[in-house]
Amino acid sequence: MVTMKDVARTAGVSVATVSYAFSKSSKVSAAQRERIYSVAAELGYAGPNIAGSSLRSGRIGAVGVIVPDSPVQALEDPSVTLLMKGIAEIGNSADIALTLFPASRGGAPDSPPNSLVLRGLVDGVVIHNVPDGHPLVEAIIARGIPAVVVDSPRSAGLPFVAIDDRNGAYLQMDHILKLGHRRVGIIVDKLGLDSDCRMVTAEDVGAATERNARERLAGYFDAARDHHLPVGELSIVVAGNIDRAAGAEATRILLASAQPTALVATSDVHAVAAWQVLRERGLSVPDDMSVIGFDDAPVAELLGLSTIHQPIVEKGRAAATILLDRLGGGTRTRSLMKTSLVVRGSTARVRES
Amino acid sequence: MVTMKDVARTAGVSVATVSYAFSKSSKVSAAQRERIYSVAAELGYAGPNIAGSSLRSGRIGAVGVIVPDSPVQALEDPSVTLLMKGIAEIGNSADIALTLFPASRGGAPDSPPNSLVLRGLVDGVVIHNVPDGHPLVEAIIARGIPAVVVDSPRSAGLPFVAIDDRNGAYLQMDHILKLGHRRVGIIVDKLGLDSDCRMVTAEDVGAATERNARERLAGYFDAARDHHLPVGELSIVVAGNIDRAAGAEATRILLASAQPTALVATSDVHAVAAWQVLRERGLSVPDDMSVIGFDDAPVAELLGLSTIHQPIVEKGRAAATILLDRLGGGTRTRSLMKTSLVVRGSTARVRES
DNA sequence: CTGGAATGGTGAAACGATTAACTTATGGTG
DNA sequence: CACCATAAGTTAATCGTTTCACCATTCCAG
Repeated sequence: MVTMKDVARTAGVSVATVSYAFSKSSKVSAAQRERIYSVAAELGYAGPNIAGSSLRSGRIGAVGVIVPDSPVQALEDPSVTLLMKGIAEIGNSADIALTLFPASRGGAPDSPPNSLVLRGLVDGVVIHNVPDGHPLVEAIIARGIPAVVVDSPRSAGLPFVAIDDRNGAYLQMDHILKLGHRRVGIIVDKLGLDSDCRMVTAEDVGAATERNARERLAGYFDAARDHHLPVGELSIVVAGNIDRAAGAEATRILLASAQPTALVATSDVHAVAAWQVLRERGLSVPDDMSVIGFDDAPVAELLGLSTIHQPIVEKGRAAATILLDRLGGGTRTRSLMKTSLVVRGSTARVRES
Repeated sequence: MVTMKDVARTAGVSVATVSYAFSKSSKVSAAQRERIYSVAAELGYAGPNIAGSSLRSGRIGAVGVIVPDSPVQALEDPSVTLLMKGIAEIGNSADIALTLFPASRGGAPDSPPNSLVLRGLVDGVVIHNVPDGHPLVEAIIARGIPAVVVDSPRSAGLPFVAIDDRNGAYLQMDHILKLGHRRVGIIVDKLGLDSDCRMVTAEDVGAATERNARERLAGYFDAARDHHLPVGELSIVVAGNIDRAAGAEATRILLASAQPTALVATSDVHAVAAWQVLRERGLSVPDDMSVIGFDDAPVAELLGLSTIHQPIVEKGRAAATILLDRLGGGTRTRSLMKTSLVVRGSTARVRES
């Protein structure tokens, strides 16, 4: 391995000078810098070794994104990849790499408490959609690792980027109720730690620990009240994971225990899955059933799914910008994004029958 | 920051013992190990600092994936996220993080030659779909950084995971020709460095530097010959990037200069984009035009797109497995995957007219 | 001609962990 | 009972950079 020492010796200068040359300090003349670069190129020196540099300076040149569950699960969800896209965009232009972390690690279960994040593999993290009080998040706060939250958790003092979930959900339900629907089925994301698909009771709602789901249900209830629809008449089912299989399962449960004329989902992934199930059963959307999603993922436009738009890529950009600002000593704290209703072909006035 | 020294002092042992405890060496008794872990937990020590550990041991606990262009561009392509999913799956169970790198960096253009990969931010890399002779790949080979290639480039000596692209393309075109189509339009991925959309000439084909495109075109030509269709009668257009905008643009160019009855795309993303353009123009699939993609991305199943299936997640798993094996001193070298034709609703017998 | 910036450079002490080589108990065996 | 593996620890060198404190020129104002 070729090191700074080799470059220094060959160039006939001290190691310190080489270091200053690479850190673009004004302590070295332009001519000298050029000479050092050319010697480096000749020797095949790629620049300061990260481990050495990081050990001394405390900076490593990478930020992480912490996604719920395993990365395996997460990469299934378009809103995660879109968020990463936004983060990568900002990171890339600052020469900062993006590392993916699972909130729950998969390594040996008997291990001592360790996470690569806490051990300094990254300078800071974007935390996306992790439940309140998650131990990794607690540890990150305790260690003072720079972090920005997207969506949840809204933990003590961490800067965040989010939308008004309650309002977004309100828009969604309001649209459906304005179309005259009264028997509405809701497919909601995970409420807490367990992830099986089942009908949701009032107690479940009260006990929900996932902020996202809680807020959005609140938005649905707000809209129902405004339209004089008793909240108890809404049929709610929870889909364990954000993937099509869970969405399909949830839809089947919902259809088995209620006769909705409209389906409202907290994620486009679930809405799309529902649509597929309906198609399999010979039900047409929106004639037999209206379906509306949330997120406005690319697939929504493709299929003509009505949905609530949220600027996910921009959320990623904003989170990365705040994080980099913090790493540079800044103090930006938050950014709230707007949502809007996008009506496409999957919702229609309730059929008189 | 709490270090090993602090833990050692508090536990009343030497730093070496703490280190051995965390590296699970048998040099420390079980009881002692437990004691050390509990002291660590008490002090809030999360485990050996990555920078220090990596500096000494040379291992850092992360692998990278190098994607073409910017990560921004790449995350648009489902085959990239599926590949990452496979890699993450293997990496996660070995407690190894996954870092995303652009093949072309976005930092300051006047910088000295440096890439975080070459500077040791990761232990090894999976290189996906990068053109032959790319400088970063050359540098990785020169520095001897462990690497596994997925698809391309098939560089000197690097282990790889791939499919038989030529055969996959053959299956695709063979299907279309068997349905009686003779006027076939082809939408092909990038051929070389430039990325504008335009019709492709025979010279362009000869000059193509991207292996993927070259091989697949060869497969198309094989099939055409077997069906006694003069190769010159195929209309070929190149789509600059793997995103819907480029696919739509390519489709428009194709429709403007030829009257195909079938569209063959080297990516589902482009096939889907083509389908959308056709819909906008009031053409129905498959009645007015057959469309077939490649990859069998989730969206293909959703829309009922006929396509060539390739096991992308498994490719990721295989690549990660080979890489980890190499990091451990192994010598596994390659893995070839199978493709298969998946006929759904987007292809049909040519209409007699 | 002198004092003092400014400029360009060097020496050396950390940073936190790993690991080879060495030391000291502790049993077990002949 | 003497001897030697083995187990359990320790000491100290080392990994590649950064950066503080210092030193030597050069240059210019007074």
